[in-house]
Amino acid sequence: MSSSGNKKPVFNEAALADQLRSVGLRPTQQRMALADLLFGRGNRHITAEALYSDALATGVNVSLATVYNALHTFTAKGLLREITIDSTRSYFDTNIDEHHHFYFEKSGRLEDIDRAHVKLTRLPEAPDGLSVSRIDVVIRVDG
Amino acid sequence: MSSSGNKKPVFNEAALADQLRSVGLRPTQQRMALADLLFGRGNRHITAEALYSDALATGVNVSLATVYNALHTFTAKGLLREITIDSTRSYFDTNIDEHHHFYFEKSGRLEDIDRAHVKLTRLPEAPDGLSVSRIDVVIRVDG
DNA sequence: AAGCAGATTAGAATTATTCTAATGTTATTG
DNA sequence: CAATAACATTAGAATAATTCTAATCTGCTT
Ligand SMILES: [Mn+2]
Ligand SMILES: [Mn+2]
Ligand SMILES: [Zn+2]
Ligand SMILES: [Zn+2]
Repeated sequence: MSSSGNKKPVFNEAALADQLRSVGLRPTQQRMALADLLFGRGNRHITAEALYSDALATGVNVSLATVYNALHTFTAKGLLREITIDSTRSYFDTNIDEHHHFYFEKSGRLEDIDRAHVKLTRLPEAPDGLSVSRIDVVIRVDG
Repeated sequence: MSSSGNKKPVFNEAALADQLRSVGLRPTQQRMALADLLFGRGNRHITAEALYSDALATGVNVSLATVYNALHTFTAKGLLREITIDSTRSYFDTNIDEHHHFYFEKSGRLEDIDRAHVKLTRLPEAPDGLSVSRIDVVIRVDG
């Protein structure tokens, strides 16, 4: 066996735990394992089901419901961003900077587009005094 | 009772049937009723469940599965456009012109933004020789 | 007016997601 | 440094959303 595809944490535990505590979450075993899979190996666009598979593959004892709980909690705390492509494909994005996406319809893959590469002009005012919470741009590509 | 909220077709039957036949679909009772609810009363952003409720309210005999079938078939034929906001909210849009949306998070309502009001510049090339099939812009507003 | 091919429908099944009751953790108190 | 209370977390069970597939219908073709 080569060393690729290994299962060990990339971030150190203390740093991960601090990150969780800093947003008011307990660094439980399940969350630490999921946070490591999410944040310990570069930016990811991942589904709940895929993260669950990753967790099982690394031997973490966690239920799918807990994966959903963690993903939604992390999203609410601003550690993740949710991007819904269609009714069966909802991704959680570890890149929380303002940015946009290519969506490859055939493979189901998402790819980041830096915000500097998309300029939105003539944007209409939000009605009333309502404020814009987010702008999502998805460029669908047929490959 | 006033005359608002009535149930009668706005388009004439022959025109609706022709529209369906022109895209290769049989103008069945279920499709005619659904097409009338969709296209016979101005532009709509509607969920499958809401269209099903509308259909039941107008006394049409149709199952929810058939509503999904019709919505997806109409979308495949270019009569509708599907816009997914989050994993529990997928809308079918009777406005098939290229345009964008405001999404009101509190009410769950979508509102059209004319394409002329959003200018995208510096758009990155689609990778390889892949072509862009669609660009979706959703402006989320917290009201 | 059968017979056939393909289209359509809708009940059943599946998948995705959420709910809630049980369990675990931390803080407080005596 | 127990015991207890308050709150957070987990995950099995329930629900909601969507799709599958077998039965039915429709419109040719002979
Ligand atoms: Mn769902
Ligand atoms: Mn779903
Ligand atoms: Zn991204
Ligand atoms: Zn629209």
